[in-house]
Amino acid sequence: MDQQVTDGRIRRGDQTRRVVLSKAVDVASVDGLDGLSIGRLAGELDISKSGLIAHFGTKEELQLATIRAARAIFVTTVVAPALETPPGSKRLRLLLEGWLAYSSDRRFPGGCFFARASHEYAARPGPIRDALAVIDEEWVRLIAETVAEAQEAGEIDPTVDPAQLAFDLSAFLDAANLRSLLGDDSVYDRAYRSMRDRIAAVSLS
Amino acid sequence: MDQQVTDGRIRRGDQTRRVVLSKAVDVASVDGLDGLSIGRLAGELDISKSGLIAHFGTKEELQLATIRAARAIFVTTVVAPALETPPGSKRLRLLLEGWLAYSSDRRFPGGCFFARASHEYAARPGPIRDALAVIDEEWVRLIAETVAEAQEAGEIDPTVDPAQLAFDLSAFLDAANLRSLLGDDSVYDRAYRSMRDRIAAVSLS
DNA sequence: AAACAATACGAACGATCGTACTATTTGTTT
DNA sequence: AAACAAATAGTACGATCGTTCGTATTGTTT
Repeated sequence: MDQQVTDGRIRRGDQTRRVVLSKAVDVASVDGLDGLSIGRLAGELDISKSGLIAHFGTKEELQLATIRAARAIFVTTVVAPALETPPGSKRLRLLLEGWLAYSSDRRFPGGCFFARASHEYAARPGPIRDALAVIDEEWVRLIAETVAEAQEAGEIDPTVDPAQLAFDLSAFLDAANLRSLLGDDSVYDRAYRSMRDRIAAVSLS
Repeated sequence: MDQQVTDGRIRRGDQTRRVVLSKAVDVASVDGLDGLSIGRLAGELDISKSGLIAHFGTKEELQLATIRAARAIFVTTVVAPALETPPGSKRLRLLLEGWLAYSSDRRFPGGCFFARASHEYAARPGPIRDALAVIDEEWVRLIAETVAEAQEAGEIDPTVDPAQLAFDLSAFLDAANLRSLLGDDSVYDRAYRSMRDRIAAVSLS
């Protein structure tokens, strides 16, 4: 029963998986999910290629596991803190500012993991693209729902289309992430200003 | 003198370069500049690896030439048609709508070449990233300058920061490009609406 | 026709890729 | 202590990578 928890063999395996995936998300955020070579990963972690891939089966399974690991980090870093605040415009603000920090603080060394990976696989059908499309859709929908909650709280003009506003706001975030990586140091201020003005224009209170 | 123009040997080489780069931009827009393997390219074009790479020297030179070729296509497809209209808000509209068509018509099979390539190399220092950063900066600046011209023409509120507006507009474009590739069919309408509303809010006439 | 120049080809190089298979080590159960 | 199970390692495979070298082909010049 609870041997699942205490079995040292499985614990050892779980620990290895965590270490591998922790390195994998960092590598992939810079060099992409294709740049995730098994040999390189094994070399950097000083473990054997065969021992590493045995945890995942195939490279594609490793890539999918890396996406899931990145999603968990994103939820912990950006989503969960915002959800601690009750629904409304304050939660919306926390969500957006949390994302800007997640990008500018380089939680992943290559900036937003999903911006990197989504562009890499957007035009390549398959399970990896599908997984990334779902996560992107989840993210935009979370913003839209948070907008809708702020409308219900009477803080945002109820005639505004939440999906449209969510599109704009997420677009500002992604643009800041990319252009920051390309060397534009002022772009996070730009994005913050655009978000603030865009929200202020539809705010009631 | 004009043997440069008529020399059949050089013309043959130029033709080969054009064929190679025409295929290279398409391949790279889907599989990235890293996915541009010399062997694959040679195989698809039915020429020899050695004959192909002889035109460029190294793979990195091939990648840089591919970026230049994509830039030329972009200028022809998006920029040049807009520049046929005199400066002002109409030119701005043509520029933005031209970009949306460039993306939605899949001028490159993988959507916007530069969105794909920029995200691929944004976190990887070197000449490729530098070239892409310059092109991105040129594009955003072109939008900003066009905005400024519309201000001088009295069509847009002169108190608006052109760079800030250009940031917003380019962000809408990039978001539409990515999410369209990820399967969202409504996103070009979304982007068009956001651009129209954003511009309308600062328009004078 | 002969000499020359540019392009294209074919073969091979060392390196790395993902994967499969067989030990070996580590931890648990009886 | 013996039997078992899971994780890890070692080795090798065919394929592909970018690059180099020598040669053949194609076009121009004299």
